[in-house]
Amino acid sequence: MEFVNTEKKADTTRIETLIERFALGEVKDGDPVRLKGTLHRIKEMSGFAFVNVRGARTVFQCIWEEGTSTPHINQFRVEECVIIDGTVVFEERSRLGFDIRIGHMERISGRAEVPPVEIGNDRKMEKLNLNTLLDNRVISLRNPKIRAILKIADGVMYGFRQFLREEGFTEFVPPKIVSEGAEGGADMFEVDYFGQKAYLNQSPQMYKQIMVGVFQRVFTVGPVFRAEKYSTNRHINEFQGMDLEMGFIDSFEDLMELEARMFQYLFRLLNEQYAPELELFLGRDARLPDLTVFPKLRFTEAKQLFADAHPGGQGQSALAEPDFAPEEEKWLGEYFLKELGAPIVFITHYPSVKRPFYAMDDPDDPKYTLSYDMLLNGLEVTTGGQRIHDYEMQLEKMRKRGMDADQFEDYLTMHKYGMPPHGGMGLGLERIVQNLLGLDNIKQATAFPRDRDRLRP
RNA sequence: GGCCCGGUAGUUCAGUUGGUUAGAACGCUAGCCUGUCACGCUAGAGGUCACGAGUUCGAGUCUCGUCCGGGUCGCCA
Repeated sequence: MEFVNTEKKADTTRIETLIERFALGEVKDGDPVRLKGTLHRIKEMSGFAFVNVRGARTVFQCIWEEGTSTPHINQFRVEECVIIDGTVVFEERSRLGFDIRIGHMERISGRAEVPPVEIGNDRKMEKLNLNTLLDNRVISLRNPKIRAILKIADGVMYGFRQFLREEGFTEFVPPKIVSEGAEGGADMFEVDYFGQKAYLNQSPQMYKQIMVGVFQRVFTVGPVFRAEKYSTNRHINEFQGMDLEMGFIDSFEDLMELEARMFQYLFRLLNEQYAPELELFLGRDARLPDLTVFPKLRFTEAKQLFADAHPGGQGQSALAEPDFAPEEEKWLGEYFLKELGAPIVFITHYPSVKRPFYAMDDPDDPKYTLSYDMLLNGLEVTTGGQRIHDYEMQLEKMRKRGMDADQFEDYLTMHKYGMPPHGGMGLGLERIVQNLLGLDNIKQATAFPRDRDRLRP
């Protein structure tokens, strides 16, 4: 019998490791190196060639030389994976401060065909039509700028989880196949469940409230399904919901306070650990702003602010609507960015008619709820609020809405057996990423978007 | 789903009042070039003009239908 090795091998073939060691002065001119990567770009010159190789997070440059490097460079095509045995040569003309002179290069992938899109050229990739980009998603994701988007998404999920654990939250996993909708069944995907009708979950709402009765503070990250036939730049039919729910709150203000701190934490984490990716979008040495102030205003105040700034028909019709038009949200985002340098705005006390049955009405004015939306650069990325925790109150609100309480037996069971005052929020991962990086379409912010006409790849 | 706009080379696009063999750039192929990374230069290959029907002597171009896409609105994260 043999045993599995548990000793971690030194990973010396990663370019990122070599760059770190170069910065620390641990690499000497002329040092031999072995590196693994993917051929990103090959530019043949006279007697030599620039060979750009893509690592996990960086593209580095090697020099192939006629006569000294083997085999001939014309034996290779871009996107082929290679192992390079070469030499570090300090070189001021190189972006990293050093080149790697190729001694021998071995292909460890199969032969690659010519890609239909120019993976090695960021500007060309950016000019692609969204449809071409997505049709060729399998390889377009390899482009450094495109993969940076997904790296940022990784950072947002990482920050969300890390912050909440530090705040005493427990992560749990709700089911994705359910028998009833949390908020009505109109926009749910139906699935056949052993001959019985079931649905893909449109929200973890009920489950996270149930878990508040268990752990007090909980969160979950996972796919949420909406069967609406959307056609906008900010909707997809499967998105990653980042949901949390917190028990024993003193007021719904606690939720906004938590979220404000969460975004401070998140921005700091991205600036510290995801700088190379941010720079591809925000510019050289650019960082996300320090979040110091978080404007908070009531729904009616926000409406009035918009109406005052837009005298005439547009302002009047805005006042008449019980919700914000995308244009109004955009204007509010720009207004507070300009006036206070605040990219995040909290809008509170949404009208009760626009909020779900579990939303806690404001005892001072029951036409409005103890709820809020958070706008990031003028786009709604979070909806949150306090929930009804009293059984009788919840029954009463359902009755008023003409809902059949029998269909919500599981939901009401938790109230029946005692729930603390609680509330929570749901954040859309892709929307956050879309906004942080200024992407035109939310489909760019997820690896494999699902929309009305797209089920592949 | 409503309204508006679009579909031409692998990609991004141009294509005049309907008129000979449908163009450019990038990519690709073959060369040239010792510091390129949107390099540059020369030559070449590459097209069912989304699909179907119609009008016409003649359709990439005009009409209708179908399919697909983009923007916007509804709704939301």
